[in-house]
Amino acid sequence: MRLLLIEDEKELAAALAVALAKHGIVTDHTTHLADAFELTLQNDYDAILLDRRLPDGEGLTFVPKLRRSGRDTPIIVLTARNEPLERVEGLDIGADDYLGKPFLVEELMARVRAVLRRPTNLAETEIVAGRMVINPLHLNVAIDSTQFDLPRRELLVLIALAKRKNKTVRRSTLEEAVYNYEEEIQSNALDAHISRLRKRLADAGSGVAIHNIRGVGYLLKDE
Amino acid sequence: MRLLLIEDEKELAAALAVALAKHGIVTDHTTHLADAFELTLQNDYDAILLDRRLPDGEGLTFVPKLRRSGRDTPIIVLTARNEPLERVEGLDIGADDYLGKPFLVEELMARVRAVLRRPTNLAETEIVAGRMVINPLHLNVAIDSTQFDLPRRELLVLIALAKRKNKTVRRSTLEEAVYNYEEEIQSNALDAHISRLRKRLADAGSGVAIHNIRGVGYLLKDE
DNA sequence: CCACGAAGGTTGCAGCAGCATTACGGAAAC
DNA sequence: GTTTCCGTAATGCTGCTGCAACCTTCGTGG
Repeated sequence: MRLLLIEDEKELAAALAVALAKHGIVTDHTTHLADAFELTLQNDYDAILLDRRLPDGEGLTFVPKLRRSGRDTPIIVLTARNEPLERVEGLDIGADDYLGKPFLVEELMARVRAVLRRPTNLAETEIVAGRMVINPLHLNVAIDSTQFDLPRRELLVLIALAKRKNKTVRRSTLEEAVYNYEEEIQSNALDAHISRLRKRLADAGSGVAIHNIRGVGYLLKDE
Repeated sequence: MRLLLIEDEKELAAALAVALAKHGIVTDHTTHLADAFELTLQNDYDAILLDRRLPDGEGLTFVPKLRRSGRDTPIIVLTARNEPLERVEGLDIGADDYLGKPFLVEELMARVRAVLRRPTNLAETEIVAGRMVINPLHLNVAIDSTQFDLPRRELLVLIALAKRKNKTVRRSTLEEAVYNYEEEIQSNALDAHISRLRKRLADAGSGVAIHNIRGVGYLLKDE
């Protein structure tokens, strides 16, 4: 596990690094925002600890910058200012948590763990395909982290395909995924759903395509 | 928020359920350990309140059973025996807290909150959505830092949606968040709540909107 | 290499499932 | 006693969905 610590008080930073090391966490440290961004490009951090008051500006400005660059690394904001309104400010802008100084290292650790647990757990249930993130458990689909709505039947088809991404899914498997045994299906309804789903995926620039394997079934692939 | 109460004294159980309901907590109740385990399989509880002395055995035996099944739902043990030694017994075995009868409901609530705060998400204590700040633990909602009061059921719906802000929440999930299994729901009560909640959110200029995902559920988004 | 049949693709349409809204009355809270 | 909450049911509406008709692509055998 590797954290980036952006903090200009060197004593605090050093103490934190030691404390985190005891929890088996590797910490990179910088005092300036400019360097911080560089570092995020070169390394893949599990989380970022961010001070607000920094020599080269307000720490919060870093959050949208990182987000715009396409990364969703969890960010925990550290600060002396702990007013409710400022909390909101931080969270609103896309930070994941907020911790007012002074704090106990144990409390920080708890928050780091909490913030890390989130994506890991999600990773177990979420499928990435093209620019899409598909969550079969919650039945939702996002493209570039904005919600992508689909009609229920098309959604079920997509999920069934995504679960076996890059592998052929038999036609009969799809039918079972979309219809229960009570609902008999007398026409090419499934084909129609595939067709409509393809159109929507293309229009939305999803980055995936549904291929047909003649006589067998379908297959979802990155474009 | 949803609790499982395992307690054989029915009057106490009923009184507790009412008291917890006032705090916006949905309570499922059972008197036997055997049923309790079943219920934990079928539902996802935020915490479990467990009596020690039960008709079909020592309540504590339930703790390792649940843990072995892979769940870490917080358990608070309730009991008349409040000897320090017995506390240790309970905690040792994997319970999270211990409360000797008689107790004040307020004390119980404080412990429930504490136990919920611990495991996962400190970050979840406050959710920002539009101009609202929602605190699921304390069940309050503020718009521009002034208190925004909602009827209980609507509040529960809002919180369930807010916890998964920008993501679809299944209709069934919402129903579970608002009703316990005894309260059967024979009509479109949930729809009615959604409708009324929408109106209130709009009138108050909350800055959020509830969208419907046909066939799946609902979704809370910034406007 | 062409023709032909089968599998798959596309699209308009009608019916209906699912949702939104609102009024009403009983119940609970104040 | 008044007000608010809540479940129910009636009403209206939207757009999903199954169907069918028609078109395109694929693969095989002559």
